[in-house]
Amino acid sequence: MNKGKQPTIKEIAKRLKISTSTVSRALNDHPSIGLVTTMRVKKLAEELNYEPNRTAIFFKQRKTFTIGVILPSLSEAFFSAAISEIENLANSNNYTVILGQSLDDPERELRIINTMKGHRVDGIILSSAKNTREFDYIAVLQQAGIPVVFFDCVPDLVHTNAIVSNLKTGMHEAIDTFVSCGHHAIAFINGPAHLPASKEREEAFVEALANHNISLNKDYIVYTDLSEKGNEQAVLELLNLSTRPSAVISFNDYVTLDAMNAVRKKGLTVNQDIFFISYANYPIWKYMENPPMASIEQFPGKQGALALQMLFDLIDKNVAGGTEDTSLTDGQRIVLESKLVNQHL
Amino acid sequence: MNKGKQPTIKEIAKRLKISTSTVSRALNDHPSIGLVTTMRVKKLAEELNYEPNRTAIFFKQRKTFTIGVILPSLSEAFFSAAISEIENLANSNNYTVILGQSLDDPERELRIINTMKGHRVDGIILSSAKNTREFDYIAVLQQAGIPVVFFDCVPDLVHTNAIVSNLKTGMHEAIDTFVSCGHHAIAFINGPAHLPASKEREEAFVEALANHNISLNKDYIVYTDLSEKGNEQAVLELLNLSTRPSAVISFNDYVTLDAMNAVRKKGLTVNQDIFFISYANYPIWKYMENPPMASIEQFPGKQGALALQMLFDLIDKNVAGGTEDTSLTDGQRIVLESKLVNQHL
DNA sequence: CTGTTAGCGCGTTCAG
DNA sequence: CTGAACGCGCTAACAG
Repeated sequence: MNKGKQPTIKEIAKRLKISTSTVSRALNDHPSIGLVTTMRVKKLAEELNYEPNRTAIFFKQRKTFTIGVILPSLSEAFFSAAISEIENLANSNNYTVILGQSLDDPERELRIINTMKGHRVDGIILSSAKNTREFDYIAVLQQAGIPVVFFDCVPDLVHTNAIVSNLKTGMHEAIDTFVSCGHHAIAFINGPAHLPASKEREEAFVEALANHNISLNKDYIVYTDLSEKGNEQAVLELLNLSTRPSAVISFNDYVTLDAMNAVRKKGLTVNQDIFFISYANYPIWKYMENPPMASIEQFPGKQGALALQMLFDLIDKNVAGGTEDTSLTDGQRIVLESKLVNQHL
Repeated sequence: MNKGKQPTIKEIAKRLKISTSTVSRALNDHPSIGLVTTMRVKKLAEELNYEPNRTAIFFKQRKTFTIGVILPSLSEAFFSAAISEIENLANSNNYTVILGQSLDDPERELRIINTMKGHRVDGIILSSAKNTREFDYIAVLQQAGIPVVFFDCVPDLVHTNAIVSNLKTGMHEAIDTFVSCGHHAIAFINGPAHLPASKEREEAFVEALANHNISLNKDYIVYTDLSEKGNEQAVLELLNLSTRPSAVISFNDYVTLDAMNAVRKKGLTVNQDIFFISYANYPIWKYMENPPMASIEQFPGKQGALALQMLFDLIDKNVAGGTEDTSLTDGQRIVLESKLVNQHL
């Protein structure tokens, strides 16, 4: 009947009649320990099924080999792709991932951040809740020496580290594609106006039309709060115009899905009466009979991987340079181009 | 220039010229501390922005308020729904979730389990990799006092705690539905034969046909390894039969998606030449023009929540009953009925 | 090459 | 009601 007690280095030391530090060093392959003792220690450790108590090590080393990832939702394909890559990469670097979903609730987001701070994570990757406006926690985390890297939904502040998607390139490609297919009446279903991501899309939309000498029709830009209802209403606004657009770019694929449903309900046909392109490139398109004309891929997995890479750099710097003032403060940004892919039709 | 050092109870004690134990007790609302001192301590703690160092507490209390969740993949809708609920519920109970994806690789799965053991998680929720055959780690974890609850993909062993989906009810309902719509040539695309989940589905399939006095046609049961190729091939086997089935039940929605693509490639029409019902009820069906006739919902979120609930119980017992022999050994199972939902047509 | 000692931050006896 | 002392498991500085 096993006592259930995990063996410790103390136990090993006692049995071998040597000191705990010797055991510790032997187990860590410290060069200054004799080969014989090292072997003896390792052998007994193996026999006893010894495993170091990491909670003790974390405590002592002030390092937990744990990073926190906070996302609005885990069940959105975009985020699960990101977290999947992050977990994968973290794992290969012997880091553990702890998880939190804000559900786009700023309060919840803050609570999670504090929990993670309590757990002494070595760093945090964060795609902030869509309506978070207060970013005071950045300073708090910085003071606690916990580096943060944002991605996807990034606060509009300097001095923050972030992976940002250049949404413009994709928008230009999208409009080029529409135009080259003969579309001139091109509309845009944008997301909430306050989001940087919305602003950037809209700027690019305006620019791209100008490039093709298409005059901007204000009615062709509508907004959704990204709810199902909001998405439907937005597309209906377009459909009810006296001259309705023949092509629509929408904020993301979810919007497009709802929009397409609304289109069909109206008795119109996707890819005949009206064409779509949207951001995100959800994997399901390949299964749809009438997918969008194309998608603007944002590479969530890659964004996640880059964010983790940047985080690792910051963590290292944090350890190396005792004075963490500049390294953490200076916001570095990596821009990842969005790209038109999957000419589905 | 803040030193970046987190304040400790020691610091508070020194400033207040009292002992650390008093501070500790005050912060934990110990009844035996005077109201005045308690207030003074709390006030200063607030000012200094004190936060207890949980790594120290974890270490001392041998409890981390952390549970590990190991899933084959995070990007499958079924699992992201489950993890989403688990995270949610854990969070409300002040637990933290650490994450691992096995990618259906038994070795990787084992490595993750060991990492989590090292992190001294209080318990583990596990949907095992599809081809894991060795479950020795169960004993190891049990000996380490870490309870495990399986769900979804559950090893076929007694003495394991699990949330299992009763796949039979859904299958019966599915076949009832097909029959009542006039289908008699009903086929079944099953998953890998070694999986308990496959066996159960198949048994139910056979039973249900018998209930309707439909004689079993061996050719109408085919298998896939769940890869895209495998799924296609499986449905092609059915389509190439001299008398092809008019209705197909498939292992899950992913299989159905691939199958539908193959059907269309053959020039046949879904929901006309051939009808589908499958397990899982992916949320995307509502956006498809030709969804399956119905879905067998397995309630991933609920399964996750139940698993966590069971895990909490085990953790409590673990703490309460010093002798953890029976409580952990005795496998308890909760069966969740699957249910036909979304008559999409 | 190895042992001794100290201490990480906290909760918890045991004494007052 | 409060303080002094101890120890969780481990590493590291300082002796030999």
